[in-house]
Amino acid sequence: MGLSDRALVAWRALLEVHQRLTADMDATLRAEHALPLAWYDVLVRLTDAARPLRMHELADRTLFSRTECTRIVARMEAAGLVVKEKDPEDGRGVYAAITDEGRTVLRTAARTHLADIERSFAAHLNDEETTTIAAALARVAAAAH
Amino acid sequence: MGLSDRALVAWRALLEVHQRLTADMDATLRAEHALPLAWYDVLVRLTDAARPLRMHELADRTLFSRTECTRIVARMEAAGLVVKEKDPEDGRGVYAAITDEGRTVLRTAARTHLADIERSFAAHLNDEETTTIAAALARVAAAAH
DNA sequence: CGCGTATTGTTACAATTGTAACTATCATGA
DNA sequence: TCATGATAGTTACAATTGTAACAATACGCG
Repeated sequence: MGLSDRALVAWRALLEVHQRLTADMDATLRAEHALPLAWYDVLVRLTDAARPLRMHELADRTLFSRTECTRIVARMEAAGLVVKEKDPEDGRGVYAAITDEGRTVLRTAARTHLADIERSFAAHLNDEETTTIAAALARVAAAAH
Repeated sequence: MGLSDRALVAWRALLEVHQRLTADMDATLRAEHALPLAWYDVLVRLTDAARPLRMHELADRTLFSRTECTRIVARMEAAGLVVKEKDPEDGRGVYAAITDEGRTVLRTAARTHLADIERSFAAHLNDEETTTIAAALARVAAAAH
């Protein structure tokens, strides 16, 4: 059961796509909204959750470690996009909550970023390819836990 | 011409697959061969080229900047995996050449790494999915230049 | 030729990151 | 209750990285 050449091509293409597109998207978000892609992701997760999230929940839902979450949230708080709140029921716990400004920034930045994803990624795929990639990569990701 | 939900799912799955798999593969190569994934990639490119490569060629063929190539090659030279050679025809130019030890390390590490790609990635895809992903992502990557 | 410009690769410095400790709090069970 | 261990989040320190400037060489046009 060796690794096929085609599978290796697929893997290398994935690496290249990731590298180039995330670099471009991060640069665009920073240039147009002073918003690193990592911050955008945090805002999306907090909005999706529709409630403040504990730091470890945020770490689980993003691709960041707890240490990274501590640092990202600290900087985002300094920028006014989120606030930290102590959990009244667990003295160790800290919540990160999106602010009104965070919501405003996300709403604006999302237009840019979703357009980026469309232009750089989705526009080059037909419906069948999109469906296949979504299903197949979700399976790979699920197996990686 | 909005971004479809499925395309967004595909993009997020790609991000997650990349993050989890590269982290795992890098850890495995370091643990078993004391070889960072970045070094592995350099060795592969030099072997594929079948000749020494100028630093800027190496940067073009990998996903690293010139500055990163300078640093990676310096460390790999200290580890004995490559050597740097001045270009006799261009006083500015420097070649990176793989050493015998580099070839030996690559041959050994490749077994580990290709098995990793098979187990973590390829094993979860059928032939049709693999073909689709390879073709589609290659197209996306090509458009990103 | 000779001057200005472009390219190559490196490096200084600041900023960022990873790793491993560390503090504080909670949960469990004798 | 109180010892023991687990969990949450943070932080110190070292290592890594990005950015912009740098030296050296090549190129191109008058």
